[in-house]
Amino acid sequence: MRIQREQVVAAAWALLDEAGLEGLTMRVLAKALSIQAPSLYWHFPGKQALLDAMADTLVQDVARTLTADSPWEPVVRTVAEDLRRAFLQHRDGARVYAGTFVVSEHTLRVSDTVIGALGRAGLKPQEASWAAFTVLDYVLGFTIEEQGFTAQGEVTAERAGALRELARARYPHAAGAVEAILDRDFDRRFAFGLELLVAGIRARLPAR
Amino acid sequence: MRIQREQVVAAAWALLDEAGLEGLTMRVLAKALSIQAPSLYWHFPGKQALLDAMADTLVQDVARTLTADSPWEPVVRTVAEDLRRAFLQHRDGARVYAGTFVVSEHTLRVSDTVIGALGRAGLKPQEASWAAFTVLDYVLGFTIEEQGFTAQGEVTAERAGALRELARARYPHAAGAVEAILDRDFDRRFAFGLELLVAGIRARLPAR
DNA sequence: GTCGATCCCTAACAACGTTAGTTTGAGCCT
DNA sequence: AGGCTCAAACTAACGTTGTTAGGGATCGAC
Repeated sequence: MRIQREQVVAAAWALLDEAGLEGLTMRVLAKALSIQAPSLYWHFPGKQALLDAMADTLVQDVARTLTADSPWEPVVRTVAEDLRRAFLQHRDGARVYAGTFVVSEHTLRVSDTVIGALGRAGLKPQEASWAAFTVLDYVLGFTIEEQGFTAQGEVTAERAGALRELARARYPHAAGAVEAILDRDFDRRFAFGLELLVAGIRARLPAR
Repeated sequence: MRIQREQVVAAAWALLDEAGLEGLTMRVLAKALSIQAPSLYWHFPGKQALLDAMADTLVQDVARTLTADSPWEPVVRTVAEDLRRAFLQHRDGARVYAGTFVVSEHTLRVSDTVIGALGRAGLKPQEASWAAFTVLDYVLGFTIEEQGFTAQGEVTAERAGALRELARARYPHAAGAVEAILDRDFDRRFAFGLELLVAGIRARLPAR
């Protein structure tokens, strides 16, 4: 046993961090493992299977600290924050996850945690699962945009001026908000959107 | 003038619809235009620029029916539904959009519409723009998942059984919700999440 | 009728994912 | 100890990808 799946996945994440999704090629990954590229096909049937395995490890630590009697609000917040942290842990993490559509045990467990908490709070099963996926979809969309923006880096800097000018000339409301658009404080933006969702869920709960 | 940018973009969308994002290659696209692949590089500096241009056309019809005095709730709902419709209009549309991070005039106009409506409703500029982007991010995340699921097609059918079994054995809450997970009625799921966000925004509005 | 801009061509390169077929090497059985 | 097995790697190659270099063709304008 010289190299097994786990080591390949770990090396793939490391390579992704320094080379990005476009730089994650089978040959370079093989070289990082001191191996020839075709040898990777013993461990995985193809590159997509490798990406699936990577995506699966991403969410393996989400919602680990929660118990079955946690109130729904901390559950929703913790899962959302855990998930975002997981996506951000590696470069292009959200895109890797979005490109795979594996319904693995981990994703099932994460869903189960949120759905259970919302069910205990009084939501009907269907509503509970729909609400859970709404939160998950929001986190995915947000982090994709976040990583896309931070990846651009310098490009936005030179564009910012033109953007401000265009907004001021023709889109007055956005003009006042261009600063918010270009705002790099994603933590606060994420927290705000999450609170919006929590408030929306709360409004749907049965009166008590 | 034999072929110009607009025709290339249109042909690219048509090719995407029948071949998917992986099948959208410069050579095949060129052949569809009765052209050789390198000729495309006169119109676009590279493939990414073509994808950027495609993404831009996607949102060009969003929020066109709205006026500056529309109440905020119809504005939010219409923009969200328009945006989802735009993403779904072409195969892999959401992934194409997510892969590009152009802040074009169109995206600015869409943002402006929502931000303006929320501002008139009483939200502070920063909150209005944050809320607008929360809605946009939700739509993006939702449609990416939606198109990923519908693209899989047959695969999920054979997996559904194993998923149900695993859920029943170990994740009881999700078990009751597996049907909701596998539910193909994305329209209702989307509407539910959107209502969650609308309710969340409403809760943040100043009392009156 | 020429000139510049526009549009397209052929030829080729390096890199990609992947397949085919072969060889190595450790662990177990007898 | 010797041979078998099978996991894990190898070399060589195929077809395709995005892209570059450099050279023609077609067009309106003067």
